[in-house]
Amino acid sequence: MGLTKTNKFTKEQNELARLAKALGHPARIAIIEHLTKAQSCICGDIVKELPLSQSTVSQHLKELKSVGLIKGTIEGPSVCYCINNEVWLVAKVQFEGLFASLKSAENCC
Amino acid sequence: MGLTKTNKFTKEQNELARLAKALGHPARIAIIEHLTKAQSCICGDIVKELPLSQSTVSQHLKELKSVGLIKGTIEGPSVCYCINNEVWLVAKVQFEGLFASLKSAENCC
DNA sequence: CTAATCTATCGTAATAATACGATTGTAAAA
DNA sequence: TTTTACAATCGTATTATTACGATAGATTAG
Repeated sequence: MGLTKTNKFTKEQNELARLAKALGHPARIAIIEHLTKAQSCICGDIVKELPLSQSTVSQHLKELKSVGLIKGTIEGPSVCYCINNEVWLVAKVQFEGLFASLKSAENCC
Repeated sequence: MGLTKTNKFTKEQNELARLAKALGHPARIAIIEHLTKAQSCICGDIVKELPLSQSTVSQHLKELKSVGLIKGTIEGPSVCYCINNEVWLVAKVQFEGLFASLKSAENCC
């Protein structure tokens, strides 16, 4: 099968899973870290920083863009990528909610 | 290829990606949500709650266990699953760190 | 216009993930 | 001991992911 049964879960569960999945690769973590820390966000710079080929980096950028965590705008001959603040905030809230929901009391096992 | 180049990234990036990846499926989000909210954590109850077969749920539990987010202890004929507080805290801190690192100032694009 | 540069996409190969039924392994109950 | 119940694992089919080289598209430079 190999096909996630998205329709069997809530919209919120799917959304959080989608965000988590997008962060589920070290290259994409590295991209996000770069974009949150550095001022520069030219695609070429990201490619230079990562130990992966240009096409592979482009693929990772596309995935992050597809979940909305980043956005890219054409800037002359190159593309400027940066964090999409709106979605970033939503992700932050959702993850915080997940982590906050644990009753820090004693576990049952 | 299809093989993540783990060795090219930092330990921290790989660890965070590993945690995110484990949360990157709605069934596993549902499991985590159940374990953080409910007191009961018997494997059978989780299976009943999820719209997936017993073997598939077992596989998801195994993945969550392999990254350390949950732990399971045998309790008579059944198994009691719960959040692993130590790893949970590490994950919480790591995600918070990622989300906190964004300079909320104006973006470049 | 042409050449150079930058990035996205295509094609493809290798590997991982998702899901289920069937089976196996444990532990309590009869 | 034998049955019953619960959960893990095996086998397998389908789909997704990761990665790269090659190519295409778009934009600036000459």
